[in-house]
Amino acid sequence: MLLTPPPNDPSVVLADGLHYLELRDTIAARIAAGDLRPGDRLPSERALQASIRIARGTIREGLAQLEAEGLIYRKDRSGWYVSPAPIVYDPTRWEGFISYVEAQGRVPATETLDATEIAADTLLAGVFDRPRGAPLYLIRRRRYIDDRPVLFEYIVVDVALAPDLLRFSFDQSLTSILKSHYGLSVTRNKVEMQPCALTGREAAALRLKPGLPGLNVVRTSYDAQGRVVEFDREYWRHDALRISVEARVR
Amino acid sequence: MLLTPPPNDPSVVLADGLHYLELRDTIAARIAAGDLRPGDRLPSERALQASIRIARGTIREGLAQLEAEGLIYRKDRSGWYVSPAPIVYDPTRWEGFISYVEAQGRVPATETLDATEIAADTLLAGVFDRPRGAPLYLIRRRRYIDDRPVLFEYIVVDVALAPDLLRFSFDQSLTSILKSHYGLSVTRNKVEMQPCALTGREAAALRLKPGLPGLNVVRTSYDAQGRVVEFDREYWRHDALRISVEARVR
DNA sequence: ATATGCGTTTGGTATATACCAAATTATACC
DNA sequence: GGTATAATTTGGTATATACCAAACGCATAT
Repeated sequence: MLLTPPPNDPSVVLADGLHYLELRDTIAARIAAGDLRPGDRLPSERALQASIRIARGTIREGLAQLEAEGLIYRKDRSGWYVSPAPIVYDPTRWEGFISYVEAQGRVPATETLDATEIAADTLLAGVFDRPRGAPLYLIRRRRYIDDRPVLFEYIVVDVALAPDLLRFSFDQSLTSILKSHYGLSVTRNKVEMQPCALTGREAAALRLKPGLPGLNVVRTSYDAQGRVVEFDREYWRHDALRISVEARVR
Repeated sequence: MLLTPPPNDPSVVLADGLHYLELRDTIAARIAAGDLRPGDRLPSERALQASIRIARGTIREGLAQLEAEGLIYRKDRSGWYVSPAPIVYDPTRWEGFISYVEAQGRVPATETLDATEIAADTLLAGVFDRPRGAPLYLIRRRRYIDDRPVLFEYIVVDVALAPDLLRFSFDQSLTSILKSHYGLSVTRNKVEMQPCALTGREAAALRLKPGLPGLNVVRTSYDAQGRVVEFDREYWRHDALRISVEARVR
């Protein structure tokens, strides 16, 4: 499938003569029309170059544009693909990744990268209201939606609240382990979100080009006594979720 | 002020020999160290080129990187500047732009672009639970933080709930107009957020290069009777806010 | 059937160059 | 001092080119 230049109808030309925006509009229109569907691969950059006769650098500018909008994504040295629909994320209704993703008809998967015991640094000591050096568990996981890695997370749990936690497998729901084996249930969440760039370890874990945009979500979960049950730093692909919050005004 | 190459200490070299990431790291480190402060202008691209001897295209790649992270922003043909701190945005505690920004020690400003009466299209008819063609007010505003335009918004209000609304000035708080003159107070908000690219009218209103990343916030405000008081589509600069939500689990 | 090895394709990075238009600054003028 | 105008600076866009390394596809050997 090769792309052809935009139709010669001036009403359709949204971009003011800028080549990279014309390419962007052409591809965006094809996605909107259903001509290109989630998961489909775009023609290679060089094939686009041959078919629409603009320089490869300019083509990459247009593709980066679509990527920033979340319409397409890249797999390193494999090609550009149409993004699947994002999942809708309501931090006030969060009941864990797995149930959340399944409820939207998608297939979740979790992979534990490592799980170790660490000593609280200043930041974590403050979060957990424990002395510096107090023992904590650190779990690193990668999570998938429909086989695409979408988030990388660091979870910290207080050893005092969940002794011997590391004997469990974390490829399932951590929330349910904490609830059923330790009687810890979350009654309140504090969630912070910020657009960020995914670099270093995060980008590598998600098999992304370092520096691609992402969303950093920091969640602190409290139980009824106000104790910190879970402290979670998540790095999401920016095109994998849409945030939706419904709440009463306080 | 010209940037010098990164120090010859291998432990400081975060980027694996990639020029654009080295530039990114150099500038990010200067910002973190307070050497470059919010509002400061970076050296011009050509000055950077002369001082660190890498091609201008590569320099722009590194700058775009920092922009995606929200560390710097550009003013068209004027230069690159260090971003001011984002404001913290809690959709569950929203009490209007002005009070919100002032509470964080910043200076808000509002500019009404136009205010007209329109007929409800299918989407708006559904939102307001009114027949298609029902009269609605459409207000377009641009809002500033510390003299920097940060968001462009379309507000829609039902004429039936706020007759003759257009006689007011909207350069102040619309929420307080609706409350004091029409007895409409918001008790519930529905907020959706999604990373987007700012294009066309939105980008122009914010004086941004079309296609730069932004955050699209759609807010529907309800009163105690469940009527839609305000339907608001906002387009934010992506570096202007950090989202923070605190909520009980339901 | 499975594994191995090897070209080929593909995106990633980098350089050099050119021209444009908007923004800014300097200048001349009143 | 203020104002119109010209020169300069600056980012924005675009092309052409080159090389690299990872991913991919395919023929071959096991």
